Amino acid sequence: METNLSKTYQPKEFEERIYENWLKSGSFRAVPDKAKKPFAIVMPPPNITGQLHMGHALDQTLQDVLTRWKRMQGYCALWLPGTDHASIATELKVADEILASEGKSKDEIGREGFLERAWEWKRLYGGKISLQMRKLGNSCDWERERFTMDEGCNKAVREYFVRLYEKGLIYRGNRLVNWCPSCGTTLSDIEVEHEEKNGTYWYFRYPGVDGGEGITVATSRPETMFADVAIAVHPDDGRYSGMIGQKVFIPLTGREIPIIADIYPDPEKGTGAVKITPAHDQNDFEVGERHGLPRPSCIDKKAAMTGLAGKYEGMDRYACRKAWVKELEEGGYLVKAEEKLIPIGSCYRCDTVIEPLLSDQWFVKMKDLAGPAIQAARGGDLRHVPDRFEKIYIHWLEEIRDWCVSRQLWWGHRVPAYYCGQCGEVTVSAEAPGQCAHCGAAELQQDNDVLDTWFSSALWPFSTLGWPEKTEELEYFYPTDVLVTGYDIIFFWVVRMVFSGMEVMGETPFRHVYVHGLVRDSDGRKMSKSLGNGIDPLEIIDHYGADALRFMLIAGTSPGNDMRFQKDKLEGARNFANKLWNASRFVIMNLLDEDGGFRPLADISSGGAALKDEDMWILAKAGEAIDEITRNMEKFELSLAAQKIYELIWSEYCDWYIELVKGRLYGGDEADQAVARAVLVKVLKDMLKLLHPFMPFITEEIWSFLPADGASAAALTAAAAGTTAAAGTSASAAASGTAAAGTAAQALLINAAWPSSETGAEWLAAGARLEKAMEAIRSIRNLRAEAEAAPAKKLKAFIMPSEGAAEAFAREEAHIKSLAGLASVTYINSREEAPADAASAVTGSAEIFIPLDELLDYKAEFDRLTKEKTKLEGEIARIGAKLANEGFVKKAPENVVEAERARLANYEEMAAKIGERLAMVEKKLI
RNA sequence: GGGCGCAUAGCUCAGCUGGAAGAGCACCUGCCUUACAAGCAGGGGGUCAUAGGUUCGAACCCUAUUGCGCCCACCA
Repeated sequence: METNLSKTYQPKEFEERIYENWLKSGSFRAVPDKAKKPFAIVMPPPNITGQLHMGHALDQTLQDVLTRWKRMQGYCALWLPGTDHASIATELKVADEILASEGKSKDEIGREGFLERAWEWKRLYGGKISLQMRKLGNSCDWERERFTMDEGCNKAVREYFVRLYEKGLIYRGNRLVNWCPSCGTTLSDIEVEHEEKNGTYWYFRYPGVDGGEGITVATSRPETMFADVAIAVHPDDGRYSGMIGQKVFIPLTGREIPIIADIYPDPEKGTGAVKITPAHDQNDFEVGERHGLPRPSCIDKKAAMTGLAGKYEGMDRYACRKAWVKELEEGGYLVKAEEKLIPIGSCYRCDTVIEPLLSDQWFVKMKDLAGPAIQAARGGDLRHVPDRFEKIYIHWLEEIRDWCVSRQLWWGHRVPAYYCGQCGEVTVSAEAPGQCAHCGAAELQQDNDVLDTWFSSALWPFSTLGWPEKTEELEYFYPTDVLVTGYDIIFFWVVRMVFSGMEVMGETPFRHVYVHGLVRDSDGRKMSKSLGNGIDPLEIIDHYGADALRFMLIAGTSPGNDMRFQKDKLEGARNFANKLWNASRFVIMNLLDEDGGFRPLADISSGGAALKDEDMWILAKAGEAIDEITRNMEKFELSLAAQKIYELIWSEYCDWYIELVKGRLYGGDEADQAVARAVLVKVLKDMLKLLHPFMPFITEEIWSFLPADGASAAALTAAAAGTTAAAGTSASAAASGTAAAGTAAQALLINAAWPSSETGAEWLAAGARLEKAMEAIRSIRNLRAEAEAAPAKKLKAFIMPSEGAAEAFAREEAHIKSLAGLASVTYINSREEAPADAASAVTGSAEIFIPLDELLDYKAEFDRLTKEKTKLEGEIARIGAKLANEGFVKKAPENVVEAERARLANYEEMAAKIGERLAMVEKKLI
């Protein structure tokens, strides 16, 4: 029979086509619609520096799941995509590329030329990334795709900068900054990576100017001695109290520096005396500020020594260190050297050791901005999932220092500050000013620096919606609902978006921050280029399909925790897709008649057709799943939701319902077949809806082969004909929009309504009956499998239902026969009616006997029963003890106590029955 | 120096509001049963890191301890 679905799941055959259809249908488009509630996510824009990696796949899958779910729930769901210019990272890449292809340095090619090349890079890689995102199935509104350096973002950046400047929240200052000598730019504090490395502390004696012994200090950076301006000791340190105010020589230089008192030195550490080098150390800078000390530099921007270092001028800092230490040692100034761990800060991009340097830079004053951002989290306007990240977020904001935002780079948003050639004053303006705001001169030179990448990313949730214009989009979608991102960029990005959003919009940019972990390799190592252990999501999609990758990334994980990428898990997800695929093939096969039209479906809406027990059972199971999954989604428990849909599809629908219903489909009367088909389709459709956010491609593909809801039988047949015809040309009718005119064409699943649960009054009772039969089926299967020579043949069974279970067993006879592989079932009322020699099993609602000649010997039977009994007795003892505990009976909730009592009674009854059987079997053995 | 996470079956991990320890893979036993061997049926396997505590009841809450990992921090 032609089903139009290929025999195995082949995602390559349809993923691309399905995506095209979504695009064509405009389903991703989100236009403000007053009739709907808004739901918005802005995508963390991937850097244009390279390819999509597994972290993006996880990040974006989470967002797509949420977006698709909300869209199905009827929200006007916007997922706004984009890419990030990644100032420093891209600049390094482009410079490398230019060097490799033309052998020219950045400086040789010049700012203009360089920017041209960078834009070229952006076009190439930005486009590539956008294409890669489509492979994942991202349902983002491509018409709103943005780039952090596009016209709109640039305008927002200039506007924001000016506003902060005018409020005094941005200032230019000569401060100590983190300088990367290799990248040739400043870095913000969080762009410096701290690490402890083995190193040396040298103790040097600074001789007294008065000819005295002087003072000994320890340092890990002797090369900075040339820029020392004082020696500091603690005012309460008795050892040095007499020396305060005296002068010492910087060894071998002839330069005199004073010994000063300051609270900074810790008498417990080193010698208690510290050399003060304001231009090369943050603490020293502060000491210097307190005492009005000068700030000479002995190291320049290339990390080479300055003229202050005398004969070492021009020498690299480390070469100088080596030579200088040797010279000091020879001069007798080295007191001792100590091997210790030394904290080292290095550039997060190139790993070069950072040099703290004194420099004129632009800073964002953080204290005033941090306040509202902290308040947003404390007050509950901003919620972290999982909430432990809130503490981290708040703590960081509380400790925040001013943010150095100017970078000595070309690729980025140029600082909107203009310097006057006449008076030297600065004019800060969103548009290039015609004249100096101070003296009116026309000779203005724009600041050469660009802004930290994150300065523009910080505006992303509103700059992409049109800010600073008051657009309809901004009005409708802001604040957005969820920001999904990895914990590694909370400080870089999330925090900055929040304080920026609070500042210009007066409201937090999103209600929730969903924080996920890293995707590691199968050994738990971070995926990285240098290790070469990265896994390319596109290759995975190529082999296993996007749905399998997506499911694998979501299922079996917990929010905020890292996960490992494992082939096994991926195959599991692929197998799940295959399972669904084949179950759907089965359903569709049974739907179609010889001509490829749909057979009629019964009306099973409440009170409609006569549902069988298994129908009501699966409908109730599906309803339960719908409720639970919806609740899980609302709480961002996507992994639990995925796990539940997996179970519903595989364990309940496939393993049980399909098997239970087969008899009716192949035999049975027309009307009942139509009922069975209707339930199969109804539940399958609900399952496809539930799974769609997670596995959008396969669900959409299968959906296109199913009849539309509420279509009449005649229309269905016609629609099916259309489907078949279209499918023959490799595009399903509904999806391609070419359904025959006048038919009930199936609308796309992406726009289908999220299912709601239904309940029938009868369903629970029907379910309970069926569960009894299922228990019996499992027991019989177990008897068969445990038998020595496990026969394949059909067995005869005698079933003695417990009190009140007779009706259920009578109704389920056919099911028991077929699913347990029985030749016959005989219902009996007493044990005497059972065959004398039989293997037996006891369930909660029946005793089951299989004639022994059919199955096994008494020894095996004895062992099996003994095992069962032991197990039961253990449980009985446990529950008995619990119920004997007065506290439990008195304090535990009634329903819990009741449940335990019922369970105990049940187990005791079963144990008694097994005991009797055991006694009989034992006699036979002797 | 602070802070956080993790520790559950051989492996990788779930475990929601405290109320009979779960999944996938691996393993063992049968099955090519007319949707599916990317499968079906059955089975074995856990002192929930350790020690206390709270509770009628703890994998879950509290306190210590151990091991692993991460983040933050201006300790010469």
